[in-house]
Amino acid sequence: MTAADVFAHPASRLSLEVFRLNGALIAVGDALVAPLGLTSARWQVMGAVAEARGRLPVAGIARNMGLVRQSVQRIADELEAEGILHFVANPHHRRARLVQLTERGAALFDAASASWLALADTLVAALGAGEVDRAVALLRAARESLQPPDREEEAS
Amino acid sequence: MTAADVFAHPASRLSLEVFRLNGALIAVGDALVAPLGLTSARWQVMGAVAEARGRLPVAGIARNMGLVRQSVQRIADELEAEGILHFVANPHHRRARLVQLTERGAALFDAASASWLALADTLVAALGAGEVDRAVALLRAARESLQPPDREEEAS
DNA sequence: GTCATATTGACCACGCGCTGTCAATATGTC
DNA sequence: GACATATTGACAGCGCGTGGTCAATATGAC
Repeated sequence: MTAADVFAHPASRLSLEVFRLNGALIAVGDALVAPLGLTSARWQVMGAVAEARGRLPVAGIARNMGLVRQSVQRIADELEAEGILHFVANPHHRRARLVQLTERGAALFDAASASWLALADTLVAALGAGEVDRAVALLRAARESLQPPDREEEAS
Repeated sequence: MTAADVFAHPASRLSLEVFRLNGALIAVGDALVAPLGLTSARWQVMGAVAEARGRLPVAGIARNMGLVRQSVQRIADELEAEGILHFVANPHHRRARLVQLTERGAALFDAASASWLALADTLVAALGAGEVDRAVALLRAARESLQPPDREEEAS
């Protein structure tokens, strides 16, 4: 296979489609939560905080999201300034305070979730739940195949 | 369905997996072309220029990539400064010069393509070509379902 | 306790995408 | 030709992700 065929390779087409869908999802997410004064990235951080049930510090949230600490830290600081989340003392670690949604943050996240679930339902209805699950499994397998199995190294 | 189930929704899991794979692909791409002095984004622009066979200006390349003009323009300017591509007169439009790879640019792109194809082959071998095609079709259907069918509006 | 190591938060710089705006150029209508 | 409209390139600003570095704090080996 020569370089000229690079565009036709199944892996190339998968990659390009992942890039496009990634962009489309962020655009849809931004539009969805803009009325709430949020962005796609802030919404995602709020989701990770909600999922952790307030039992993780910023670094733990970042690990769950597959991002580096610094990215989440900046957004978390902004969300704290807006009263959407707050940091509480961590009995196990003096510096690594736990991140929790405030009442206002939880209400915002619930509102965002409601909007998203409406769209998510129509999306799955159009695509078929079984096909979606199958694609999720393949995407995960692709990612695990790309990521050298264990890599938790610190950026520094 | 309540907001608490938002994480379990098939569309949510698909979205998160797309985000993760998108990040993994960019990371792999960066690592792949770093020895050539490239980045994932520059490599992608070079690919779009190669695919257009030097018959499109920056705005056309951007449309093909699903990005806005300005993003591609900045990278194209940098690639021109490094002698990887150059702008040639467009007989049909005085301002919109056509973008073409230089000899050096074409050689770099061939080298990057060779590296990628080796990885792409192992990836498809591990996942199964049929499954990959099936996933590509679903991702495209998901994107088309998310994007209001015709939207070419200019940012301004 | 002492030590090396790992983790965390803090700051800074940068890459890459977006939007907004402007002038220059093409295009279509009259 | 005159005009409105669309397209393109240029420039500026911002959001979000990354990496690098530092000090503070936990953890484990001895």
